Amino acid sequence: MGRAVTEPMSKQDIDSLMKPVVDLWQERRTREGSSDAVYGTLREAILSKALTPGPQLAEEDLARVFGVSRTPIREAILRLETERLVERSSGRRVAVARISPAEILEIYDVRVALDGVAAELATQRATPPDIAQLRWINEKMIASGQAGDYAGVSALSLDFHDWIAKASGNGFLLSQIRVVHDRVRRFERTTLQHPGRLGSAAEEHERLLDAIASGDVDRATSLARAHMLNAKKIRLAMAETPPD
Amino acid sequence: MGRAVTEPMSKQDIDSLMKPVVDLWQERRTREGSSDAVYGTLREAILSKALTPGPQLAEEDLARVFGVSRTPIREAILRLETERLVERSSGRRVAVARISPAEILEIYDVRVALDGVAAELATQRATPPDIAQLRWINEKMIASGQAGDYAGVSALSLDFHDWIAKASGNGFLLSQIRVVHDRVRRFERTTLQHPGRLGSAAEEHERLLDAIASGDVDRATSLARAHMLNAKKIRLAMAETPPD
DNA sequence: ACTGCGTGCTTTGTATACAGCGGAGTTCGA
DNA sequence: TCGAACTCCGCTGTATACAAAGCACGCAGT
Repeated sequence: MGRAVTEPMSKQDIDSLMKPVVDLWQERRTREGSSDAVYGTLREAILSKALTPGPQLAEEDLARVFGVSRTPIREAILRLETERLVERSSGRRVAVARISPAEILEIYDVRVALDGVAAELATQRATPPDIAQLRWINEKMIASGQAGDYAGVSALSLDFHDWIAKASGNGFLLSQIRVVHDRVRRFERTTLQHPGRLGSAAEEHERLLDAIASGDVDRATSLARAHMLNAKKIRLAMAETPPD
Repeated sequence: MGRAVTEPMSKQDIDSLMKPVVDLWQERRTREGSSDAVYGTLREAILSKALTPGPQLAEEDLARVFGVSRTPIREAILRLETERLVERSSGRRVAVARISPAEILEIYDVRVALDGVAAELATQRATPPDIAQLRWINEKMIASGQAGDYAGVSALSLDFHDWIAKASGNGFLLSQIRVVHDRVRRFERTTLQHPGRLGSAAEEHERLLDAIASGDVDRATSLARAHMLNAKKIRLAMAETPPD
């Protein structure tokens, strides 16, 4: 069942753990207020998996590491909690939120629905520059794959779908899709690491792009949905074979 | 163009405006911390339209009204801001967020997608008690309509769709749908106020229920989507005839 | 009369002090 | 030896004090 609820951690540990985080922070601090800067720094650290679930984050420790008082730290944590990026465990202690395997699968049902309607709307509203940008992103994704850069691959895949959401012209839909993407970024593994998936995903992207470019709304919608259903299938397969 | 950016407001005005809000507050305060209680109270006040966009909320005024220090007020506002229930206008002043007519329409595209997949999943997983509960909600909605209680009608309509989302068994989907419902609650008018809509909506609910009960996944999905598309059409029609 | 700058006030942002709650470890009793 | 209660410590929650930034108003100069 893993480790105990409270994980002991020396101040040394925290310092070394937060080291890369604090680097980004130094730069932000100049142009943003402390609270906003701490929030942005911690948020990006969690999304980029520099901070992972497990160790508990004590306000005073964070305050010391960032060199500010507890107040901006509290405000940052509160916002992160509202976004479910951190969660309060026992007591009132806070930790980076865990993502359950069940939730990972759940998210794909939502992605099928949202990316479907995004493709539908984007097909009606996408401009030639949108198409060109999407092609460029997809090609760059393939190139990153050939270079073995899987972090780049998954980022570009999300960029691809983010751009379709933008092209949909529906700001609310875009914001909802970004909530989903912020979850996906935190997954330990990517479906694109699965053998052969990068190739099939890139191909599906291309076919989707063709449908969008040709204005075929129904085909674009069903291809987008099928694309995400395939991703869900890969997830199910990956669940059988743990990362070891 | 409405009024100036800064709207003058005497302390008297704020007191009377917040009066009904503070009543709910008195009760919450006993069992929750100040910050949580203020957050919950303000949140419910905004969702129930007791607090509407326009007047600016100064931290010190709120602190005085609630009888706490600025700290819990700040924390509550920060959380509301993350949920986009309040927004910072010029300076750093905060006000209840406005909802644009364009966003209202945008939301229905998302509802079509999310309620579609919710119905799809619910059809596969709903239990007889779920069906019974849904029938009961729909009947109560009709009764409220006959009693002229339109606030009750729209609340029950949201309950209906919320219950389907719960029955889907997908917690992430449920949370996303609730984000949407929290927006819908803030709309000034309901599609169900539109002449004849309450009847057709109740009927659509019933047909959707039949499909869910009979396990017809495709039919349930398409009925749920059609239901929301109809709601969007009503919205478009309502946009032509302003509330005056 | 209008524009530009400067000054003062109001409001927000940050730090610090204090109170209260929960947990861990210890000690006493059976 | 095991269990239960108690005590102490650390952390969070709230209040308050202080710093800084924005806005409005007024004044002066053109």
